[in-house]
Amino acid sequence: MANASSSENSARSRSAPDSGARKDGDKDGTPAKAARNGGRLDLFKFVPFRLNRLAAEVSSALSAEYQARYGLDIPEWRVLATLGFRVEPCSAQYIAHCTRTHKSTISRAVTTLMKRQMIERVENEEDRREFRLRMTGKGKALYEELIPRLLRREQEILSCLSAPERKALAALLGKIEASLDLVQTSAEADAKEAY
Amino acid sequence: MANASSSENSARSRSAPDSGARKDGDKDGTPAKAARNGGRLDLFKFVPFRLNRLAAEVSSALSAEYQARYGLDIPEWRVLATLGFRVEPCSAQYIAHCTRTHKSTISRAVTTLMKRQMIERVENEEDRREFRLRMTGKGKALYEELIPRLLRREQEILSCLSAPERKALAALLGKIEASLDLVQTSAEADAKEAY
DNA sequence: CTAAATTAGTCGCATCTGCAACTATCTTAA
DNA sequence: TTAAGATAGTTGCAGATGCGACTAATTTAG
Repeated sequence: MANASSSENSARSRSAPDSGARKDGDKDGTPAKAARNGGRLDLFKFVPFRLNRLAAEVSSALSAEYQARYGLDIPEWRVLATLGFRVEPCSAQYIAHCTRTHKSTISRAVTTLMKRQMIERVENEEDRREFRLRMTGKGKALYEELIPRLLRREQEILSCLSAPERKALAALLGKIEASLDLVQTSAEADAKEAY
Repeated sequence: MANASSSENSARSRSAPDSGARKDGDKDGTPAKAARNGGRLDLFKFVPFRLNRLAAEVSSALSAEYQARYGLDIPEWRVLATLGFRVEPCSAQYIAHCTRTHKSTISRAVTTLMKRQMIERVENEEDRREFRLRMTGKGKALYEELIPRLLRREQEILSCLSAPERKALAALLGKIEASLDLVQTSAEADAKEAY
């Protein structure tokens, strides 16, 4: 996976009349503009594509930890992450909402995690439609073991950036998230659920 | 800038047994560190999660253009984008490689696009295993119509950033891509194939 | 109080996509 | 030359996931 077969590749004489384009002086100019190139579009400079590819790559780098090692998939990991960060047990709906994952996906993750006895659910007396979810001891143990590994991976991935750069990245992501209404801060999330 | 999601956080009036967590003074600090919170992890500050969510959101914003409007899915769009940017026809393998998409996915996209007569393929005399792909007139027309829409969308999404910020974002993404060996610039791509 | 609208959660269905096997072709080495 | 190993592309299969319908419970309107 993603080993990037750097090797080989056609040593075949190719024409390549050299797309006269590109190289219009921007080595790195502001996106959108850089991506355009005389009516064409350079995927490698197109931010949506770059985000997709980067996210996929980073995910796959992390999955080695939670998937191969602990048999968790992304939705399951999100459930644990949410339960682990919050102190109070919370509903599946809440997890779906704040991780922006479809409720059916969360539902299935919850089912799996319950079967594996990583989490348990208790009826909510006040509203018998929903259940409060919380990690079991076993789940917590896994969580505690997993977190440092994931953070280490994140560190590795970001190790190519200086501290100020990492900070800048966080700020930029934050801005875009905000403008897309993705800001689902812990505080807001609580406000939504806290009584 | 710096406003980032300066808001919220820890304004939680929740029980929060608070595990005596050391508040390491980060209000926005460098990721990885910010994401940790005394043994816990705040998903909303965890870069891999943020990238995933952001990429998904951006993709879905763009899909309104190529999917709803032109009936293209992401792999199909990637094929067109690659063919449209390059001048010379290229192989499916090449597209798969430089967009980092699985070859079976590209194969299916190619099949679909051929059925819709957006692209066509010609045998390669030098190597009869592969085919050269290129857009048809119809495909080019669609491409020409689609590109400006997508670039406009990208602009909209990035409109929350100033020009220098956009530039900074591009640079940061570039650094991470480079460290993950994701740098597949057009130049390199050409180099790989040309001869 | 009753009925309509809303919400939590589950599940069947369809789609998407990675994997791996398979064919055909090309390359390398004996 | 021939055989083993790579490579391009296709396809069956299975897992993952979004959608929408469904049940059960709650809230709101009349």
